[in-house]
Amino acid sequence: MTIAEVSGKLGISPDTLRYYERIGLIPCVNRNKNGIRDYTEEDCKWVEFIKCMRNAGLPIEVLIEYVSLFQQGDATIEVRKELLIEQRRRLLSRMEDMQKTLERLDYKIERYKQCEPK
Amino acid sequence: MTIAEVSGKLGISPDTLRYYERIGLIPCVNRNKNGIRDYTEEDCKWVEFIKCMRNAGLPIEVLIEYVSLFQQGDATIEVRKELLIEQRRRLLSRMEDMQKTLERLDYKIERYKQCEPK
DNA sequence: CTAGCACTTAGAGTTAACTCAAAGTCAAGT
DNA sequence: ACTTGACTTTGAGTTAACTCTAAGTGCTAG
Repeated sequence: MTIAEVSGKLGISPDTLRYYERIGLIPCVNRNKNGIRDYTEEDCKWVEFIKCMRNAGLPIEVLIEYVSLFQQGDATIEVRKELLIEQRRRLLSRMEDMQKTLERLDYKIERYKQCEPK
Repeated sequence: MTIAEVSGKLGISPDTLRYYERIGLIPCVNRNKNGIRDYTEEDCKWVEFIKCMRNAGLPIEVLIEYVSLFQQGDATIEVRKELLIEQRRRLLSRMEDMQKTLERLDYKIERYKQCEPK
């Protein structure tokens, strides 16, 4: 798969895909004889995983660490698990904040609706 | 209330409080005869509201718009309501993304736990 | 053969949201 | 009177995460 195809499929710009690879956020992608990236299914899955995690606000720094640990093999399984658990904890906490804000917005919107019952 | 007190009470640095005021994210705070900020209860409520919205990821730009509309009086009630509804929609959508990510993390963590049953 | 296009790199530029620094004012304590 | 310390302003600096630019390479169509 070319970079343009991956970009289209996952909705991430080629610039961002190259950037992610450069900083180690996704493992290096193989190239054809002309030095052009050729994404495997495996590569796509990584990109998709990263996209999902970034969407939820996990910091790039942490994800780089995770990828790096992954590449170091089975010895890092425990650390990786702890990393994920910690990130899960933070994610949940952010979601709770957002839930509170959502309720507050609902309350405010309701009050605005009562203001102008058309 | 002094800026230091508000800062302590709401966990926002004085620098940030001044910054918020400068860019119009909170209405101007009154000063005493020496030009030093003296926050009213009303001011605190604004700061707290902004803090809550920022926590949930609402962009500063949008919140400035909201405050500005608020200061223009009752004529903007409808617009303000629409603004809040739109932000609510976005917030909910982000929360749904995060929910998916949370589930994905749970799945991965579960798999890691099976890897090393101690 | 050459014009165009899609890719490559390294590095510079952008945006949002703070955060800090420098220079100044004022009231209170010694 | 002088120093200390909390406040003030303006404007510059920082950080995260892209995003763009310039210069270069190499296949493909005319």
